[in-house]
Formats: sequence, C-alpha cells, structure tokens
Amino acid sequence: MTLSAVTTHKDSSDHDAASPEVRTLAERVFQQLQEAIVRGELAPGSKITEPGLSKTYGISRGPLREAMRRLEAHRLIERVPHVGARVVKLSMKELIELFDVREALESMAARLAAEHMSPEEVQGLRDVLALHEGQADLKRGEAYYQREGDLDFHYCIVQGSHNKMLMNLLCDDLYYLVRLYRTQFSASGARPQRAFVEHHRIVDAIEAGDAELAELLMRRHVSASRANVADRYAAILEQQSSTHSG
Amino acid sequence: MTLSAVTTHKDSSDHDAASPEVRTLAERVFQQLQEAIVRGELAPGSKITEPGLSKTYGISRGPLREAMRRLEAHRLIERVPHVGARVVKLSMKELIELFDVREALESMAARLAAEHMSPEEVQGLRDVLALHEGQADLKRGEAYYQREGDLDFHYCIVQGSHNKMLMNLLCDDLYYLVRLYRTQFSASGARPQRAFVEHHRIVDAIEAGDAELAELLMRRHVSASRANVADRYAAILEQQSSTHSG
DNA sequence: CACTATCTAATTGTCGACAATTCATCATGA
DNA sequence: TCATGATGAATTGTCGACAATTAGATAGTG
Repeated sequence: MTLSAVTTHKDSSDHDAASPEVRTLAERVFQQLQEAIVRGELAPGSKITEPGLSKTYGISRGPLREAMRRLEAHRLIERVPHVGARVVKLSMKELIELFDVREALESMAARLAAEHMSPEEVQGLRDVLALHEGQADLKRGEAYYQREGDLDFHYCIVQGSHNKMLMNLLCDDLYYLVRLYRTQFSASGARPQRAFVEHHRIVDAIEAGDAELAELLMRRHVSASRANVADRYAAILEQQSSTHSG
Repeated sequence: MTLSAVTTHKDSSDHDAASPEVRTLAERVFQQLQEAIVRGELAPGSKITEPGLSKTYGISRGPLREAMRRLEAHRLIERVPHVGARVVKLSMKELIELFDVREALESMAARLAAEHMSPEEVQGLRDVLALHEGQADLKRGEAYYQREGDLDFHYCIVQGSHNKMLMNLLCDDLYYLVRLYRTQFSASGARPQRAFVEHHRIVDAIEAGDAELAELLMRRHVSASRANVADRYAAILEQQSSTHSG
C-alpha cells in the first residue's frame, strides 16, 4: 500500500548515488538541493552561487539553473535577477501565514478524505497511527510532533482527498517548506501527545464519513499547532530580550 | 491605489514590446507564453517544442527552458522528460478540483480580509464593484462573470488578506490557471447577476469586520460557481451525446 | 497481411564560452 | 573625514554546439 511507503521516509540514504528512476541531472540536483535545504545543510538566508553549486554537484550551470528555478517555485530559495539566490529565511510572520494556508487547505483535504477514502485507505491511516504510537520516539515526548511522523499523517490525509491539485499543492509545493520551518521552530511541551489524540479523532471522523466534523477537527488541529508555535516563538523572544538585558 | 490598477488589466496591448521593467529574457518570454496560453493562442493539449518556440520568440533555448520550467510550476504546461511539453489540457475533474482548492483558499482569504483590511482598502473594493456595475458589459449579462471583472474582485480580496503566501498561491500560481479554465468553460445564465449580488454581500461582511460571515459567504460563492460550471458541463455532455446519436 | 526490428530524423539534455550586469574596492577631491 | 566616482573581479544572463534519448518510418519476416 502506498501509505506505508510514505511512513518510512527513506530519503535519507540513497540520494547521493544515482537513482535510476530520476532520468535527468536537473531533477536529481533539484532533489539533492531540496533535501540539503530542508535539513539545514544550506543555512537559511545564506547566499548560494551558481559556480559554487555547479562545482559541488559536478554539473554544468544549465541543469543547475533549472533546478534552482524549481526550488524558487517551491519557495525554498529566493532569486533576484542579476544579483543571486538565497536560501529562504523564515520570519515568524511568514510561518504564521503558512499555517493559515495549511489550515485552509488541510481542512478541505480532511473533508474530501471523509467523502472519498475507501475502507482500505482508512485502515492504512490507522496503521500509520499505530506505527507511530509504537515508536520509541513518541515516549520521549517531543520527537513525534517535530519529526516526520506528524507530517506523514497529514501527508496521508491529503492523499486520501483524491484531489490531485490539492495533493500537488500540499505534498509537492508546501510539504518541504513545512519541513524546513519545522527544523527551525520545533514544537515541544504537551503539544505532541495532544496532537496524537487529535489525529485519532480526525481518523474517527473520516472513518465515519463525517466530512463536516473531519474538516472542523483538522482545522482546529492545524490552528492549535499554529498557536503552539506562536506561543513558543513569543517565549523565545522573551528569553532573548531578558538575556540581552541581563 | 493599487486596487484600481488591478481592475484595468492592461495586459492586452504592450506585451510584445520590450517592457523595461522586465530585466531578463526568460522572464519576458515566460510572461508572453503565459498570456498566449491563457488566451488560447496556444491550444490546450497542443505540443510545444523548444526549437519552435525558440525561433518564434527569437531567443535561445536556455532562457526558454527556464521559462518553461516556470510555466510547469504554474501548471500551465506539462513536461515529460526526454519527450516534450504540452499545454495543459483541462478535464472536468481537474476543474472541479481547482474550485475545491479555491473554495478553501479564498474563504480563508475573505476571513483574513475581514480581519485585516483597512477602511481605505474596503473603499477601494467598493470602487471596484461600482466600476464593474457601471460597465456596459454587465448589462449584456454574461460578460461580467466570464471576463476579468469577477477575477478582479477575487484578486482584490486576496490582496486584502495581507497574507503574502496566500497572495502568491492565488494571484501568482493559480490565477492564470483560473483564467485559462474560464476561456474553456464560460459561465452564463443567471449566474453573473447572482455573483454580483454575492460580491456585494461579501464586501458588506468584510466592512463589518465579520470574519466568520465573510468566510462563509465566500465559500458559498465559490461553491455556487463550481456548481454552475458542473451543471453547464453536464449540459454540454448531454448536448454532445444527443448530437452524436442524432 | 500483420508484426517486429532497425534505422533515421527530430527533439531534449548537457556543456563550455562569451556578454552584460552588479558589487566591492580604492583612489580622488571637497 | 566623508562623499563620490572609477575600476576590477565575480556572478549572472545568454548563446551555439554536441551528446543522449525518443518517436516515427521503413524494410524485413513469419
């Protein structure tokens, strides 16, 4: 089943080697750069230069520029004509904006998922939750929410919407941006456990075919995440200001 | 004011001439291709070849390929490695999917607009509606909804959300796709007048700062548009089948 | 006659080099 | 000392040519 493939996130190992499925250099270096940015190997705000990357990845500037154009479309880098490109720098305002967009899109996805998911797909969703529940990460508390587990869940819901455009937007365009944000602002506290409970409630609604409830719950779920991140950010600001003054 | 600039849609005249604000060839040919596709000058589903476009626009394949990569990101063309690119072909299913995405995104935009728009901006919105109301097009019935007027309104609402990410998604990524869909499936019947009334109601809610109502009304508005298009498409199918049998 | 393999032509992918623009440095002068 | 302009290096934008892959035509065979 496709869902289990999502949960493993096997992007980590065989990326430098030539993946046979990727037919073009531009595609390959695009994926490599995407991962490098999401993992923080290319620091946010840092300038990236074409000759530099060209030498690093051992390709000419042609395919590299096309890869960068794709990264720009995915909002992972920002380009200025005749000046250069920088890895996207994440302001708090933009992070909140991203959560607003996710709230709108993912609540719609949950609604459509409740309408369109087959019983087998719902079972796959349950498997994902069970898998995450069994992982040792969850017991340590913060890992679940800030690692890939939470994203996997949302990823699966979007797939369940059976809306290709929604899938493209959330799973191709915004997915890596969300992952990037998560590397900078990681959630913690009681949020992970609560998120886990919310996930179960959402699946319940989807299984019952209650589109309205699934939408409402997903909306609250994303909104709660946003509030958590906002609070956390405010706390960081507070801490910074007191450090500076003291 | 920025809103009035939007309503004029002066894309029609000076596109072939070198716009001084556009600094790079890739950027310019991207805009030209975008307009050509939206206007139907490049037929949906037709294959576009790099040497052909290269000769047509008098540029080399380098910048052209970058422009095509951007068109691909905007979903206006579809590329297959080593095979080629085609202008996107619009199925009914995908059109409905687009409306679902718009419903999610634009209802959120209306909510944010109700929360964040200044009185001056609301007045600008009213001006847009008044301008459209005075146009002769509206009296002929169908023009308003299917031309740029309706899009202008939605465009302005999104701008009023003050959410940059939402603005990018709706006004940069999906805007031209919506325009393209509109050239293929044009609305008619009593829908234009009704849409106009709905627009006024939405502005009322935004002016009152009633975010929940603005969101609900926008949601219904987009949903009604979707239903109208779906009905119309069903009618076309009916007509086609009767023509084929008779 | 249908099917398959091969070959050719066209298109896409990639590369290196040249032109245009920008940024930093530094010298000059008020 | 600071502002201003010239200068140079580095980077980006653009181009033409070559290599790799694909699609279609063609000939051959069961």
